[in-house]
Amino acid sequence: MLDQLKSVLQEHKLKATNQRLTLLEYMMSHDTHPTAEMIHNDLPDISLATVYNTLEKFVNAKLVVVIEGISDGKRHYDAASHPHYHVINTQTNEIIDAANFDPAPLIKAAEAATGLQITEYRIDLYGIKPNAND
Amino acid sequence: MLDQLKSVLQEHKLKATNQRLTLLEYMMSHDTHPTAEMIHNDLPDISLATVYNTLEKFVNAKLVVVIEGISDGKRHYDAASHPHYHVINTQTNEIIDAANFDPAPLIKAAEAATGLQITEYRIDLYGIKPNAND
DNA sequence: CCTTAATTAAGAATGGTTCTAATATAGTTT
DNA sequence: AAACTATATTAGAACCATTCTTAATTAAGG
Repeated sequence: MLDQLKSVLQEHKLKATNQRLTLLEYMMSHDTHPTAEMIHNDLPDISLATVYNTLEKFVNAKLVVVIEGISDGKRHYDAASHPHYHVINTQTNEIIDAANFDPAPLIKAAEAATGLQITEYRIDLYGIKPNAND
Repeated sequence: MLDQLKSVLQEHKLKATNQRLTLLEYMMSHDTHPTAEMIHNDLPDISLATVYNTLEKFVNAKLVVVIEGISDGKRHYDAASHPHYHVINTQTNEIIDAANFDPAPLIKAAEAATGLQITEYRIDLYGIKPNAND
């Protein structure tokens, strides 16, 4: 189980340090979409700089995805264990995972329109609670 | 033509100041996805603070959309004249508009999955030039 | 015109993120 | 298993895009 995490890191050519194992375990066991600061609060023995450095490595390795555009102005992070997109409740800033959308038609349309080869996508939807009184 | 811009602002309950007319005209005639700083460079008589304030008003009024997640770390802005999404060339940071995707199935799926009423969406795709030697 | 609430603007302040440079460690080699 | 080396970690400083402050200006309606 710890060996499994070690293998994941090695597959991505990342040195299996204690900090990275701890952070990977943390990300894979939380679906709370934390910020770097929230992670550092939960894991105070890992410096904030290392949280940022490691998250960047994880994002490059596609182990983690970034969620931007939340009205708190901070980046949120999410384990990229399965393809999915995010729905953000703009009244509460709650971030909800969703995975019931097939991106293939979107990607094909974009490749046809631009001539590029799509390597990554980000789909964020913003919504409100129906019948909510504002 | 200037009266048309004035009407647009008034429809959104925004005072038709010279700065806002100039900025709206600028946004609607440029498809260059500028940052606030780029706009201020092109329109130096409008203060940077006003560029930011006005863009925020325009975004709230859905006259302009924000493009985040570009690797230069800055927000880019785009006139929201028609529903569309963006494709970002990660090798050059070029931002390409695309409008050949119907978001209705995506929105329906998200509403079914979350129970929220979707009010806004952001779709950003990242790609590279095919056959490009890195 | 007058009034007033909203807007503009210059610069200061903020704060999330990145950088620096010194120390420690993982992974590999003898 | 000791030595080597490239990489990782860290505390704190620095950065800089964005937001805030506050005083002067202005649009819109009476």
